[in-house]
Amino acid sequence: MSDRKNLERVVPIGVLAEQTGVKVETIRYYEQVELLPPPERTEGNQRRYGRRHVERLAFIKHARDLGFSVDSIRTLLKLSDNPELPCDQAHAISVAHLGEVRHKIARLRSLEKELERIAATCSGGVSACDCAIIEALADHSQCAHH
Amino acid sequence: MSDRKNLERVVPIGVLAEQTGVKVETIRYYEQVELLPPPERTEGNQRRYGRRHVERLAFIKHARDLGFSVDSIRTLLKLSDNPELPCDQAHAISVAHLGEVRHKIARLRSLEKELERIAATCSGGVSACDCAIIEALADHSQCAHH
DNA sequence: ATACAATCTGAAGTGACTAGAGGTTCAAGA
DNA sequence: TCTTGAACCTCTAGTCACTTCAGATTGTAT
Repeated sequence: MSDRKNLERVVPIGVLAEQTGVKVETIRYYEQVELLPPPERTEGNQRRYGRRHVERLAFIKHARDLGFSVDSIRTLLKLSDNPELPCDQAHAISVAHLGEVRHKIARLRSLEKELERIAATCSGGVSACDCAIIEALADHSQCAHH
Repeated sequence: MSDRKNLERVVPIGVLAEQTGVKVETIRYYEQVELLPPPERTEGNQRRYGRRHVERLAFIKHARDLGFSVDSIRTLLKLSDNPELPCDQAHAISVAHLGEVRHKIARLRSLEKELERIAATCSGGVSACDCAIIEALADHSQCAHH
């Protein structure tokens, strides 16, 4: 039984960081804000993580990459820890987030258009422009969006 | 001449906020970080803004809406204040920013796709899912992006 | 004259980390 | 076994672009 503990690969924080692509400092931060439960420690007080931690951190990383807030992730994790709870909440969070993402995309597209226009008017020749970019930024009226 | 001062509509901070869509606190913050020059004050120490301030703040607002950092805006404003300086910098800033915007759009598109997939697997029925969203977030391998 | 909304300052809080100081522990080579 | 030196520890403070708050003062309409 103490064998089993040794068979599960138990890793220090640096290895966990490498495996998940989350920085060491960020891992400690996640522990501090109670996203990641405190792991076991060595005699010398160093963190040692098991497979559960790797999985949980991967979940967190993935969700953060998808743009979920730490707070949403906390809820999602609570749901995943207690499967008896209804998953309506998880669905609601995802759908809300999808809405936000779409909204952001739409806004960025129109910004892209405007930046293209602005950057094109002054194509970098030092002489000819004086200065279209600044004028464009000053003059909101040329701007196409809503 | 003191007439002229009265003819230019001189407005308190709340009105400036309303006219530009920038919050009162944010205006004071911009003054603090030297984006907006300190305006005149009344006897009782309240800020009174003129047309120049309205224009400058509109410039700042527009640039912020476009996602330029406060630091970039500081540079842009310096260029616009000193038209004798080459506008290469302004162009470089815009082009760099356009690159960033395009990158963000690309990332958000792939996130949108994934969120759609995730949200679709659990369409909100309380019973059938246990819970696809959480599984999807836990399992990075299903994820399509690089 | 009085009420009350708007304004003032300065400090602290937000989110999600990131960086640094100053000390301790672990693992590998001599 | 001893000794490096990389990795680890805690705690504090800094980042960005604001936002919020407390507590005091001012401007304006009745």
